Amino acid sequence: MSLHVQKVFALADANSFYASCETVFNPKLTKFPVVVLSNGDGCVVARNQKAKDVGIKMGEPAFLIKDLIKKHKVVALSSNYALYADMSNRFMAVLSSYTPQIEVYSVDESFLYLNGHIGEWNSLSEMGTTVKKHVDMWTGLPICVGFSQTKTLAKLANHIAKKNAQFKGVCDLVSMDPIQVKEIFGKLDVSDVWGIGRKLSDHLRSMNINNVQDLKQSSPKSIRQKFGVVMERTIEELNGVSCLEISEIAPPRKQIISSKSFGQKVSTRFELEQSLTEYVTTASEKLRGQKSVCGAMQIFIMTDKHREDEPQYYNHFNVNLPEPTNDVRTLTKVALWALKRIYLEGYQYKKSGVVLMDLREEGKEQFSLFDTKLTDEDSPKIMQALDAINGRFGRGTLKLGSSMGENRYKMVFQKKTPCYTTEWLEIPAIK
DNA sequence: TCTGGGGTCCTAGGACCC
DNA sequence: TCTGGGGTCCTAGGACCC
Repeated sequence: MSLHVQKVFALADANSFYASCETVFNPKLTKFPVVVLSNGDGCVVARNQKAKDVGIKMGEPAFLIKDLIKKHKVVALSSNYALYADMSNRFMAVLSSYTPQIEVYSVDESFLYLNGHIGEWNSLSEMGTTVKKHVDMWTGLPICVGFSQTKTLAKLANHIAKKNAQFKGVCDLVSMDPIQVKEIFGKLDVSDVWGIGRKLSDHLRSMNINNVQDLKQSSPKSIRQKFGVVMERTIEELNGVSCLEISEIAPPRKQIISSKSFGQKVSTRFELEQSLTEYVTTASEKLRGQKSVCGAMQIFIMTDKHREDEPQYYNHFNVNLPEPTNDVRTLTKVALWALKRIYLEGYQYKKSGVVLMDLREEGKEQFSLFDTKLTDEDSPKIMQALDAINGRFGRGTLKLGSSMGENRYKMVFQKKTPCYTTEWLEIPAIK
């Protein structure tokens, strides 16, 4: 007998992913509470069940839990992202053998889309259990699997499987008795729903929407008015109406960030230059990796905002590049030039970073028609020409931009997609 | 000095996710 | 002394156009 399902999403998610990866390679860790610390050992980014049990919270600064670490013999490890990436790939490879329609949502979780008949399984639970065993055999990672008709519900099912031992890591909301579903949803906090974070759950609670069942039963229309379209979709999804599709192919990034806190505070421009050079290299590698070029770049520098006793300074500088590029030398040059504009002596800098923006596919660059100073008399003529061209070839074919404070205009023409022009901005005066 | 309506583009900020 | 590093989407509002 084979099971027929209309439209089912599964969410497979590794438990305490980073901590579990470490444990696979050092099984002795099983006996101890384990936490994995962020880059520079700043704060906790993963913890195993034992560490959760002794009260260590996600994202907590390492220095705040020193006592807990000592008291409970917690093993604190520096993160090893290369290892986690490798384990992630193996995990996803196993999942891919169950359906071609898989969306790798993050390093430790994937959505699977199951449509029509799903092979030799008698139930989704049976399938989930098989997947779990299979992943364990090939990677050693413990996982949980949730099934339901929408992505939001599958997420919730996974959450239920994780929190309730009696499910043994697999929760199928599709075949669950509706009365039981209602009972469980009534006990789950509204903030357990995917997309409902702290602020929104506070707001919902003030409206007496406290648990998942409350949210599920609230009116999508009135919720939309107060909270917008995103939460409206969440409610639809909670009621089994699928609004979010699987995206099998990861779309190229729309922005690429590379930034880091310094282990030790730095104050000289030279040190900031060194860090930014490194970040530009990292970010532009990613950029070339997805075959994109960037049209704009931002750099930022900041002092330690946690130190209220020290003078604070934050500034960033946006540069719209004259030509879109992914060339590391060009980008480095621009970054260092921009740094000169915002760097101030006499501050203890804690963090810096680079953001590549306005990303587009390589080979779809734009062509500048001219880049010159225009008089006020030219302007109406230009506008006329602009309208004529756009009227004939379609809106957005040609755009006009100007830079502030100067009579300098640039017209940009692009073959395929609309774009905007380059613009050089003066940053506000520094206090 | 006060005055309109509709549309687009762009930015900043706020919320969320892992 | 020591507090992560990535990302996404939506919305409101301003500038500017006709």
